[in-house]
Amino acid sequence: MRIGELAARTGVSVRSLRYYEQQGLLASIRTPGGQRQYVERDVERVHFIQGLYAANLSSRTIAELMPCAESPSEHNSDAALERMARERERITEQIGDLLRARDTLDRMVVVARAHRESLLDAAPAADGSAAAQDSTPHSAVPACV
Amino acid sequence: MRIGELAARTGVSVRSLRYYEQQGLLASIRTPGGQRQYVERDVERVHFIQGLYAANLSSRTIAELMPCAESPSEHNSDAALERMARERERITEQIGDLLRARDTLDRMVVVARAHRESLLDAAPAADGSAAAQDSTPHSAVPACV
DNA sequence: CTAAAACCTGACACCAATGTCAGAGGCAAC
DNA sequence: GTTGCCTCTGACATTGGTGTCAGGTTTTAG
Repeated sequence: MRIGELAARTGVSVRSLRYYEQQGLLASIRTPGGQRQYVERDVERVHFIQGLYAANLSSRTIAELMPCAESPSEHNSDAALERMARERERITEQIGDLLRARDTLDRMVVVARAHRESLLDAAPAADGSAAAQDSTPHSAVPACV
Repeated sequence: MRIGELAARTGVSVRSLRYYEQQGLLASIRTPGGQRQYVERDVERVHFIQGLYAANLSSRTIAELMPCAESPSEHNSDAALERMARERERITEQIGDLLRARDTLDRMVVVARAHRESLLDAAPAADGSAAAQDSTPHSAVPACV
């Protein structure tokens, strides 16, 4: 298939596909006229690349891992194993960062809502929601920073 | 405290602190001579900013959230609440991406190790590790892509 | 008072992935 | 063969946070 179709089927821009090739992530054979020709398998390959990009692996790193993913051999697996371990650690760390940030956001939401409640408290609530037993102390909203 | 000390205490470069100010994330008062002056609380504030940066929130977004985190008011909390929800969703999605990528890496590691074992199998293992009962079929190592 | 260290502004560089444009050529349908 | 769509290369732009340098000012230590 030609590059346009691969782009359409993977949701990746034509520009990016050419870039992947330039970075050694994706190979293609050329027609006599010079146009790139892809095979079915390349669809998965692009998805694979995208999955790694989604975890902020650089194209450089992905390129280093690709040969190992494709056809493992003693030649590549050795260096690649160490890199995988390093990336795995980085990913785990980043998951921690994200969880912490999400918690922070959640705390901020609570504070903002509490503040809104304390405003609404001036006028009695009109709906039947569980506004009773609201233990939030008025004007003692904790800061998030 | 001056900017250098704040930088030292937060692990953030002086350059970045100035950038934060430019983006409206961090305020300072100036000495008559024009040098930035910070207070104790700014240390936490910088850490707060860093925590959000770690989750890939843009300075633009953080700036939008800061007033809400600092001194919640009906004026800001309304728009901010929606943005927080959006960012939270994005973060959750990215955690998913990272988990998937980590699984992919783990699978690759398994494959690479299996391959290595299949090589070592040619010569009998010299150590007493649990090399026995290795059910990995030789030369049938699955590809990761 | 003087020298060193810290700070100021402004500017330019960088990285990495992607967008975009221009000019040229390939490919398929009619 | 012609027309229209797709593709080619190469180049330049963008984004955002940060590094770095230059030339000048402030602060502090001796």
